[in-house]
Amino acid sequence: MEEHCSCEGYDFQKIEAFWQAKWQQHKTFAADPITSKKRKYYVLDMFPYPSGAGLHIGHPEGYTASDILARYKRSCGFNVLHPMGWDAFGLPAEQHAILTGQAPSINTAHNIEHFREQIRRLGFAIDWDREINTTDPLYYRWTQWIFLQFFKHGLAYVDERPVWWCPELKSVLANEEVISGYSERGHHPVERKNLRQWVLRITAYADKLLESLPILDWPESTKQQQIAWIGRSEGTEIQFILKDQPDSLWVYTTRCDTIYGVSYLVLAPEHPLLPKIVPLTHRRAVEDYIAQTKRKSDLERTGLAKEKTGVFTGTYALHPLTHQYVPIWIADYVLGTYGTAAVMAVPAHDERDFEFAQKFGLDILSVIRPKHSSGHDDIATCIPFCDDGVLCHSQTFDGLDSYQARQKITEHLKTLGRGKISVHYKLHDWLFSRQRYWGEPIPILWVREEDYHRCLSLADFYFKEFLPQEAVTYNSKGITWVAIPLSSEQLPLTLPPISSYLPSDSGESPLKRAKDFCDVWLHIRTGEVQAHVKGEHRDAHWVHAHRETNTMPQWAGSCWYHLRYLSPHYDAALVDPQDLHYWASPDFYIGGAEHAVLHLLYARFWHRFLFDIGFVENPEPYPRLFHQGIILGEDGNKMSKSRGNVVNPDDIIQMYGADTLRLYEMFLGPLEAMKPWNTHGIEGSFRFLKKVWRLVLQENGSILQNFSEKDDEALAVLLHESIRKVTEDIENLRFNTAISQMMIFVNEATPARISQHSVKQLLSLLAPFAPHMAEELWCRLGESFSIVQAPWPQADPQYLYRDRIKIVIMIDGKARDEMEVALDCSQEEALALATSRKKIHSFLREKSIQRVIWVAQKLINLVLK
RNA sequence: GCCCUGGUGGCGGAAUGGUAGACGCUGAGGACUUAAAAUCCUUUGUCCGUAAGGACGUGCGGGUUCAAGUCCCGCCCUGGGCACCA
Repeated sequence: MEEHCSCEGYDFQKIEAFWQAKWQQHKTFAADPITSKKRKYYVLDMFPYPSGAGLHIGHPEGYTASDILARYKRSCGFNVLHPMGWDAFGLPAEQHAILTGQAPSINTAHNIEHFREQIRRLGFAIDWDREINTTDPLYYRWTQWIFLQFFKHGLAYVDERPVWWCPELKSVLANEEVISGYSERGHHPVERKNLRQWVLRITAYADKLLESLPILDWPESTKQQQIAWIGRSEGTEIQFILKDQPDSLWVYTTRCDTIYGVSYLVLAPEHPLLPKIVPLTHRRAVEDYIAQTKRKSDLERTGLAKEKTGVFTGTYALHPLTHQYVPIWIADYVLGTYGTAAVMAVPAHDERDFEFAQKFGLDILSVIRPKHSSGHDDIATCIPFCDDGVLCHSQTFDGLDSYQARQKITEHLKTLGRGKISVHYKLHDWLFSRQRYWGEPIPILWVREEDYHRCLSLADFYFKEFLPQEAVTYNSKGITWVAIPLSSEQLPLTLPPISSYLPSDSGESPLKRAKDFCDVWLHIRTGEVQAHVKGEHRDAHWVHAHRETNTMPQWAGSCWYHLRYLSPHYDAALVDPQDLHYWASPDFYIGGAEHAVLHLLYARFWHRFLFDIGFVENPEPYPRLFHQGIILGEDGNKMSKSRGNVVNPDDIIQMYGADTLRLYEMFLGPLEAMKPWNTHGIEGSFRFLKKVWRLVLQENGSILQNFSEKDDEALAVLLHESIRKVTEDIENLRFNTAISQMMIFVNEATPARISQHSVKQLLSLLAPFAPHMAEELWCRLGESFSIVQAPWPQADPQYLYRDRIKIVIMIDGKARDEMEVALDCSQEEALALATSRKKIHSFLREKSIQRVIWVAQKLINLVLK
């Protein structure tokens, strides 16, 4: 094989193809074995969903950033792991299958080919031997295994619950996939529907996920989003006894200091007690209202036109402290899914209650006044007053401030047996099943209750491994079915081929169509599963079972992929403990901010769970996270087909090469910033690379002969300043200023002023950004393959030191002149020098110096009278 | 409404409280060329001035400081997230 590419000019296509082939052939970027004495560095990208559209211009941004870091750390002597894979389950592939009838696996494989080739052509330093694919049964075997761990520990359960159902997609969607009444993908309207679902008990981890947030090196905005999403709120639950009825109502409030201002209670239309407590006289109105609410789309109910609606239930409750009766209403501004689905309404101190009370003519009792006033005028003018303040009209609690009052009143209610401290979260348990084909099958069988009990009575039933303490069951047509897990030897449970990928109109999974997959015989002793068992073999241990046909949501595979990269071929566990011990957590994780609460919260949950059950060593999966910004279209808008402002990376590579594309995307601006693409701008990066090329080679492609023996002194200083700056900037992910520093150096460097050795140092600095060109010129200068194995250049302090330095002379804080002084120049010397200068002298003619500010090595500022 | 970002030339952006506008793009002028491409040189915040030089200038209004794009207070606007969560 050739040492380098044999083109004369900068033929980037030839050069890039040449080096990509060479890297692949030599496995240049394979991580060293874990026996390596080097320190490790694990760089992780959020792996892509291989869509049919191929790579968009945003992908190379994050990938180039992580690649620069990977290559830089490698040069610094680290054992670097930089893997890539595919998050390949998901709806688009399924919809493609519905349209074409082709199995999603075929289309997915095809898309992956395309993605891999596109990524390869960007020249990333990836260890391709570790490529993973969430749809590979050898991968999802472990996704299923983790699910069974959740099941075993009581964190996976089934529940008949209202879910978001999208008739257009014929699919159930998670809360997070619904945006103000429409599906996130496709923007179709959604409605509520009751379906049996698998749910993961993420709420059990709410506090853990909250508590470890502060120690993470993450963008502050993402932490804030997670805090808001979890939505922890501390307050009081208060019991209200109903008038003339045995039942009582619990309400939840964070403002129990306002309890003397309660003038009515409000229940959510979904409140379970409603059918019991509404008297006949009001039943009709209440039922009508409930029906009305159900018909409302979520957009109508929570949308911007929030006109309050509601009806009186005809029932009253006893105020626990004033002992007066307050009316109970229902209104859809109280949510059925939060708190106790019931609130105490305090119109004087809550905007929503105020609006409602005004509309329906309910009492407004003011019991809090602003801290720094006592006049009645204030109270009248600032209602509703929703801040903390001082209590009034609150019997023995008058005069207390809100904070103290909350504690005292809660305490008082507790002694009366009418209240308790309570914590609620906005976070709901994670709806974990989808009625789809293209996802991980949930590895559960359903058997009749009596068969389940027969199993348990055996000494050695097969599914002990994942047996939960409490059975998971559901009821259908009078039969109780019990969930029993597969064993780990039975994993992976692979997707069966099916004839049509369309879900049924009732919303059941297309897997239902695979009869041999769904209806099976199970041997309760061995766990053997067969579609058909011949009569003569059918002993008493064979029972009928049906498989769970729901599949997991797309987020499942990405919850633990950071672990699988460490030992992608290991088959005794999800990760080899030795690999895990060596590589530990990613040292750097980069991806888009759009995953701030979905992927990043789910992955933290799974990882924390794996930590709790002893399978990983660190409680948090991603100690250091970074979001690259979005690259906008040239018009400053988000790139989109409809706007026609999409830039295709393939076209850019064709015209300028991958090195230029990489360099330009990094030069555009700060990595985290949102920045518009500019077609003219890329010329600058291209010109810079051509300049570097000409710094080494003549027009005919031979090496320049007139390199200086030694660097020009000023250029040597600039080189070492550049080494220092580029190194520092890479460490701080400030790639745009690192590039501009290299430009400054190259603008100054001419063959006559620079030594070959210094050119090579420059190439080392450039290598992480434009690896193909750096590699090519490196080898043409007679160095051996590969430049990534050359050590990172070190800035020589000898060149960074200067004995004379430029300082600024200011008059009244304005720069007027500058001069060169000795490094150790004193204030007196500087003052003498400054005042002797003609220009400064003219300022001193009419005024005298009142004060001198001396900042050593920087400036002298003369303040005049 | 609440939480989080950001606001600097014609454009993308740069500036540990210390010469605002580095670097790149664009524009203008020039060199090379029969011509073009490529390359190179000069210039490019606004205003006054022939020039030297001066005044103004980092969303708006105040403040702290010898000195503010940077720190503090108030406001306006862009982008992102949440949104009747009691």
